[in-house]
Amino acid sequence: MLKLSKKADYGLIAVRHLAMRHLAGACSAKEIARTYAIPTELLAKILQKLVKKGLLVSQQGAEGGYALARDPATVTAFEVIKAIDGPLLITSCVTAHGDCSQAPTCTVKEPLGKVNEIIVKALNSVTISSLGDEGAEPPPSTSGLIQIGGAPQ
Amino acid sequence: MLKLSKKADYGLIAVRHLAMRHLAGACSAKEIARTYAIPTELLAKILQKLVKKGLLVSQQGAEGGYALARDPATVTAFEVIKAIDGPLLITSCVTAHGDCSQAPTCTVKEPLGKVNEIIVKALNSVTISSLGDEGAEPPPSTSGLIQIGGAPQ
DNA sequence: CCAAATCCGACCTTTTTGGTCGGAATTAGA
DNA sequence: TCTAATTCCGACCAAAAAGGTCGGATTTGG
Repeated sequence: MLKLSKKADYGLIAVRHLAMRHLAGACSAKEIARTYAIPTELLAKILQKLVKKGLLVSQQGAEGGYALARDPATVTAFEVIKAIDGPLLITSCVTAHGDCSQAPTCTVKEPLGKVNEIIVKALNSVTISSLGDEGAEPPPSTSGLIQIGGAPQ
Repeated sequence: MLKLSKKADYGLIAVRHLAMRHLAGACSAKEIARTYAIPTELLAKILQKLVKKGLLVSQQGAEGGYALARDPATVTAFEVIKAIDGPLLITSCVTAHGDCSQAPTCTVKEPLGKVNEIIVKALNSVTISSLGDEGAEPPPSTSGLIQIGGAPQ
């Protein structure tokens, strides 16, 4: 139905949480899970995936936990989603598999491919640091605008 | 995983098909289904939904079938998708339900709401008539561009 | 009347998703 | 060294959604 999975939601929430305390050291999965009422084990698995994809770093053992691997301003929502849910393909039959059963006649995917790119760009324009502070700081309209395609300068 | 349902795909394919023979009279579900190797009964149900939403008109009885209710240039991909899959909500917890279990602290939905709007606009900018002819006619770059937000004039 | 169609709802199957469990490896601190 | 807290990992299960099927009622042109 064209919506993000809960796992991706959870991932974004957690990553944002880590971004807000970026310089405060690591944070355990349990702590984050409790804060947002997310099933602990599930969140743990999600975070582990993000570690494997290089978005987070982890510290094992007591007093261990997770932390962002990079500056939050350089991490985009798309990276997080892709790491959790896999590549973003809007249609059921896009390149990379080639197993579209109605391939011979299916031409809708052509223009929808463009829509796909737009979505990716939109998600890529949302950085983790911009997931900001409880909406307390609505971004100024200029920087809040999400630029699609070539910058119209 | 953020992709369209097959039903929506089927719906778009069928609607496009009807658009291409817009002035040639009605077309039965069976015929369309055969053409694109889509399960007949499934496609029928999808088309019926589109009728109920006013996108198609139907003619019962022998020699009956479906036809577009409006000019294909005025029907957008988003309308078709919405008619089939329901309203497009990218996050699991957006307005209209208010049943976001982590609502108190979940702020990611704020910026993602913007992404949601972008997607809707993108899908709305794709008209059925633009789903064109087998890619035989790549649209000129100007009309092919999908405009998002205010036109950057 | 008959055949071809839409129409409609119930139902089933498969896939995906969300979530759980158990246990191994690691590590800081008492 | 022992212990508790933690990441790590795979297998497993349950619930939900999606995809697809079926039976039958209704309409309608020939």
